[in-house]
Amino acid sequence: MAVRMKDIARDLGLSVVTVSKVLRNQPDISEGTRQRVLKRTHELNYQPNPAARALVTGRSFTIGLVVPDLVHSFFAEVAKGLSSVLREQGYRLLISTSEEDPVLERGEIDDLLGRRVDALIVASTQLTVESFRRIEQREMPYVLIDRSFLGLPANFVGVDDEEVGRLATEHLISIGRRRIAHIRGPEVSTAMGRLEGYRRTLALHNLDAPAAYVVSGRTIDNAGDVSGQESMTHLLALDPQPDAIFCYNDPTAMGALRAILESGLRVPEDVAVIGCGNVYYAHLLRVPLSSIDQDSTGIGEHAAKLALSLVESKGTPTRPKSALLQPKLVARASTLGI
Amino acid sequence: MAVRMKDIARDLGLSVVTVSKVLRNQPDISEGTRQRVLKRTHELNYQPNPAARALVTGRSFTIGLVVPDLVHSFFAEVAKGLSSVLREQGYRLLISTSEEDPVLERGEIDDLLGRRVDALIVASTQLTVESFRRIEQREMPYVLIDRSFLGLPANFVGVDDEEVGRLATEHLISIGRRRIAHIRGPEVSTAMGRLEGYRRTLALHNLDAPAAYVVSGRTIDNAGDVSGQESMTHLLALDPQPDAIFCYNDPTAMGALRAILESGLRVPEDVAVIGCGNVYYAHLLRVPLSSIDQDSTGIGEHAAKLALSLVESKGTPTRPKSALLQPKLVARASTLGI
DNA sequence: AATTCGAAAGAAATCGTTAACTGAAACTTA
DNA sequence: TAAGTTTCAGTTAACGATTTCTTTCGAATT
Repeated sequence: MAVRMKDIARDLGLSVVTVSKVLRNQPDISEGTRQRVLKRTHELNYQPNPAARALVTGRSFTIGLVVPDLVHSFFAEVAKGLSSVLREQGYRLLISTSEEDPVLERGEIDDLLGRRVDALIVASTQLTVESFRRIEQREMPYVLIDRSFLGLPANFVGVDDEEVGRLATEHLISIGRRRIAHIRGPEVSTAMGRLEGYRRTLALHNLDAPAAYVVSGRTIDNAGDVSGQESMTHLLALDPQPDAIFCYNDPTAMGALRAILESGLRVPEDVAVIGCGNVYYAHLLRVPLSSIDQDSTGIGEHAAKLALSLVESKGTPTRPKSALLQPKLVARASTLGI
Repeated sequence: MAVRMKDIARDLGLSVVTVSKVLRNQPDISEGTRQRVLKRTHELNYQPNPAARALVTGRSFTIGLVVPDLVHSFFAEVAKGLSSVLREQGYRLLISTSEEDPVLERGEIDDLLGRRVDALIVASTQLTVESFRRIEQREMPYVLIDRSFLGLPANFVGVDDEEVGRLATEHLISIGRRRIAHIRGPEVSTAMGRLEGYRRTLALHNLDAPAAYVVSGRTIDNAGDVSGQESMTHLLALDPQPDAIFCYNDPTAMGALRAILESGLRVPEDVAVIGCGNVYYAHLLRVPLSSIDQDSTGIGEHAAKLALSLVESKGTPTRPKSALLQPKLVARASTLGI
């Protein structure tokens, strides 16, 4: 069996409490005793039993993360940012994937609630806020990432999606495009914000896009390349044909890219393409893809810090905080040529 | 506070033990009592405290996973396979990344050991087996994935790497190539196996590759695109120039692809390229990349099952098991053209 | 009618740690 | 020197389950 505090106490003729105090750096222990305990602790390679500790303190030093899909590199990068910050503070990440399925997601959240993680970080695929009410009922601190919900005053870390739309559209205008179309995403905050940014920027420049220039892919995130291809084929059939396309995310943009190339047109000469997400292999694509970087790792890091601060101040209810990171344009061949 | 068994017991005038028995489906409970307990359990939405349970049973229903890099989609896919199987059995995954750093990896393993996970699954970046001795000392069941270690009789799930090398090389030969080079990986089992498969297949066909046709990238896994580009540039300067290249992994192959295209040569007409890993965006690259599929999800699923069986049979020491999955060729434009 | 048995429920101990007191000795302070 | 403070360590009681061992009671057996 593993070494327990009891063993150390016995060996040194002390009580368990004294050992516990040393290990928690309590002040009421003499330097001599402290050293003896520390020495024995190392000799035996003692490691505290987290279950016992969690039972009495109510804290598990574990934080739950729910993402739609780990294979989507955006979320993998968020997870990376999260765990690098959490690790420093002695916390671990318990990761669940919802497979883009709201029902599954709810199950995963329930399970994590049951496991008494110290906080929950969720990139939600929900359309309603019900799950979050449940989390609140249990008084579990939680942070939403990527997607927020209108009318749900929750802690949130994400990117300024309207700015995403603005940056992308502004860039396309700056390279001389005037017939700018948009493949939009589902009815969630990210897609809505980007659409809004796109519309406002066009308006600002007195550019008018026909309603048909905004199409919505029928599927979700990672399968975006299929939907992107379909949507783009649709757009190419329009008259006048768009000379630029801003896609909701990179997978969608890849699909669009493919549709354009397969129809015999050139990128960016005939149609310029820009995506969003700046997935790390974007520069290796058939035509290196321009994209809006969402600082996924930064989102993770911010979310981690926010979650930790919530854990620390548990009990004292704080006003929900939102952190909106600024997106950055990454221009590559799909808009610039060469 | 959360609902405890004590609350249910009090409400029904029963003892805690009785409630516990019902919830664990013990037989010595009358049907009437069982129903009453179940009813109240649902009403109160009771969820057992995992810390308390873990403390007394010694099991946490948590399995530790250590991978070099979650953003590398190979490992993300493995993680996906793992968690889908584990979830069904009520287990969760505690994920750590070693960032390709052996020292960090050791720390992560120690931490997970300290957390008393039920089993450990490790895709190791170690060069020595010391960490694994430590795991064995604690009698923690563990499964290695992807990479194995010569002389370490451990549970292992991975792909038949020699077969990977064989498949790739055989394919290049089958499309008529004779000057086949190889960009190899580091001194670990996967790279060694693939190299061996490459060599044997050439020998089998009486093809002789000059020693200079095997170059080793200087960096690791995910940064492979940089190293692949360098290595390929090197190879292209040789006389005679290779007409095909088998790369240790897909990131490396992407780098090689780039080097070839940038030097003005065509893929596959001048140089055919094949990688390994079949990352999910391989088909979206500048030239869709041929690759050897390692069934990453399958590796995860197998590893999960193996780990669970070890947990079940803890105590009865079993002979270490190895599962070698069969790789599959996925031919695309980088070897076939169009 | 005494004995045995089985079913159903409960009592007590335990897991390893922390929280909240308590106590004894040494040291001040007046 | 008596009373009050510190300093250091220990006692006791949780935390919320499970495990092991009893107890109770009624039915079956002899």
